[in-house]
Amino acid sequence: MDEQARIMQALGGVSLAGHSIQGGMALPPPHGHDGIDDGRKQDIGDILHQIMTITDQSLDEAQAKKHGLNCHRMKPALFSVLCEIKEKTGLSIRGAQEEDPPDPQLMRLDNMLLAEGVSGPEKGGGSAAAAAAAAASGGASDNSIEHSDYRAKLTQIRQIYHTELEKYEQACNEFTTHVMNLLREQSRTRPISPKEIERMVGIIHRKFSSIQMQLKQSTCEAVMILRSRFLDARRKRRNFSKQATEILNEYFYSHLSNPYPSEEAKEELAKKCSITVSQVSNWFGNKRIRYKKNIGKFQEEANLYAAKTAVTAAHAVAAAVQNSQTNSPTTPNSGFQMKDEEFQLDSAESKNTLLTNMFTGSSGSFNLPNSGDMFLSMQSLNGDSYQGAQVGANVQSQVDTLRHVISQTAGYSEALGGNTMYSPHGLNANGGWHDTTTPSAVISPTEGPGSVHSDTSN
DNA sequence: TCCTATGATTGTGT
DNA sequence: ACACAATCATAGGA
Repeated sequence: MDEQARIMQALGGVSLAGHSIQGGMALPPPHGHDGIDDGRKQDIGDILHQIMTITDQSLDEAQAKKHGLNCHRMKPALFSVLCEIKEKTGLSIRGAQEEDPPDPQLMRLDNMLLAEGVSGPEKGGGSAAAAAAAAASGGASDNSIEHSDYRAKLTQIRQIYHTELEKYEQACNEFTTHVMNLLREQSRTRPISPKEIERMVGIIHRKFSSIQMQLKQSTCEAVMILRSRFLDARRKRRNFSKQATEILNEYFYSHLSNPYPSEEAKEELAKKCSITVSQVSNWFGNKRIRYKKNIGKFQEEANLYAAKTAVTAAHAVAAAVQNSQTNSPTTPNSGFQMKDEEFQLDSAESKNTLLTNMFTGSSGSFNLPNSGDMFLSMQSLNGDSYQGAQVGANVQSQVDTLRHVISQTAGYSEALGGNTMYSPHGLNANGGWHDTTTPSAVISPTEGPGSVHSDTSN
């Protein structure tokens, strides 16, 4: 059954059953009653037919027909009946459609956009979210370049979002007005109640809000992608600069007996390497693990850095000794100012030679007063008891390095009394480093250089 | 393209 | 809170 027939039937079955009609006019019963005015029936049928086919007409024809319908003598009665039917069906539709509860998905999107600083107040939200995200990704709060980049992109998204939102709202309003006008205009020819217009407006708004939801959804996606691109550090992993790695390695191998930098040391390293404290912590965490896992692999590296630092240390010690001899009140750490580059060591052999020369007091790059003083210095520096201000606090670490190199120097070890080959400093039987608070043992002068402290004594 | 190195994250234990 | 261990994900070299 097509639409037209249904309406015809509805009209016949529902509304024309002796109903009192607007304007005191009574419509006749639908079927076959005695005294039926066939003319009226014909009229109604005719009007309905015209209404139903009006959309098929050309604009001019329709316009002419509309005018004809408006002037039709049956129009008020028919209009009233149609209103009644519409009212009834409208009620049932309204009953089924109830005002929808707040969409949880929409609420989620709204909350997220608010949290990300896309919606809500212009300033603060975005940077707060960026800071939070940065904190979550390792506390890199000083990564200002990337953050500003992130904020710029977020602002861009925000602008696009607001522009689109505005556009949608404008379009929605325009469309609503248009539809309302249309309906009001049409309400002259067909039964459209204000309630129905209201309902239509509701439908339009719902449609537009679903479009808005899509906009919100894609904005959220864009923000998520942005976040993952800019703030997920895994994605943007960059190797540290060679210099930074060198600094870290130097510290690590010179503190091999206790490679746990204090907070201050971490800050210092972070500053030197232009990285964050968390990155320093990560680096040391990784280094400790990987070193322990495969000491063999790191042997060469350890030797290299140990030797490098040893040279620096030797200079430092020499300077310290010199200072002590001359009672000079000059800067205690002056010895550490020397750059490694001054002392390029190309082979293990040269390292060994150099170190042997150092500790035997023979001539070389370092003009040590005598070996006895050297060891005395080391002994002094080694223990916690040494509080003197003549050398810097990190001399201890330099001495560590010296010991390390010494212990690896097979020839020297033999000369010193059969010290074993280098083994990982500080690593105990359990594979862990020694208690970080335990100071190194003070070398007894009677033990001689052969007993140079090694953290391998577990 | 594969493999290794490496910075970061995650889960767990202390 | 920190360290460790496992793992992920990417960079970079062969």
